Amino acid sequence: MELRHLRYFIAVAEERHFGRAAKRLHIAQPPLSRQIQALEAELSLALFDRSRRKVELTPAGAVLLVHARRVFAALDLGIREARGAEAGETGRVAIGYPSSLAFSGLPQLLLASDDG
Amino acid sequence: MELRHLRYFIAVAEERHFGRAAKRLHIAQPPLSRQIQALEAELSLALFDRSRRKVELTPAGAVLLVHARRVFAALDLGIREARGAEAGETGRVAIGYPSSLAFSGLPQLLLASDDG
DNA sequence: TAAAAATACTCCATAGGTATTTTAT
DNA sequence: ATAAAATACCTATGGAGTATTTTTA
Repeated sequence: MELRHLRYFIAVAEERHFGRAAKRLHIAQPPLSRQIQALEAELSLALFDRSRRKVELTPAGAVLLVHARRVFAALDLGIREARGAEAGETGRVAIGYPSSLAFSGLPQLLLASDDG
Repeated sequence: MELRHLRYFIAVAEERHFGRAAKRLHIAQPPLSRQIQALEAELSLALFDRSRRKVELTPAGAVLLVHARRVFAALDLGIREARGAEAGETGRVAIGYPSSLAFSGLPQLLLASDDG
């Protein structure tokens, strides 16, 4: 499996139509059909029900859709955090409280980052 | 980006050696080097430091590694849950307590599933 | 009969292989 | 001098396009 399969799967799941999904993906309809077939074959799972002239998610497809989106969310977050690390972020978490409460006798905390 | 890039990235990150990682992936070393280069180019991020005759993760690479593993974890979970959905699981959660406590006067709960 | 997905086939982009060079110790 | 990654070049797998057929409402 490749991300391509998941991208295509999400498009078909959201459009509920191979033609429209293909257009959105800027590819033709036949290769999209084939990639979805390949995905279903690899998983040995039917993801769409095309029997009634309309494309519907199977229960398994509906569950996979949720997780496919999480895969891309995890990837996006990873890339953003990697860029942050490149830029010098060190993974520290700053924990504090409003200085307006400092009168209570608690020591004041400074919220700090590498940028100053 | 494709899952192939992340699979290869994880292998190199864990082996800290292109040759060993290639062997583990059952491909030759040059295509592995090229795929990692392509990944770094696409992200505009250096993921490995090869300057000192040993392969080391950059800070960005170390962060990405954590998330790359999460991507595959999310995918594995998604496939397992999709298979479960295919098999008839409905996503319900059964909440209960031991029947040995029923004497307390609480109503007894039945733990139920579609299978009976 | 019409709309949409599936199939047949063709083409080509690129993943992967082999041979070699470069680099750093 | 050696070990390992990078580069050059070639091969071939499979992703994508066009044309057509099948299906079902």
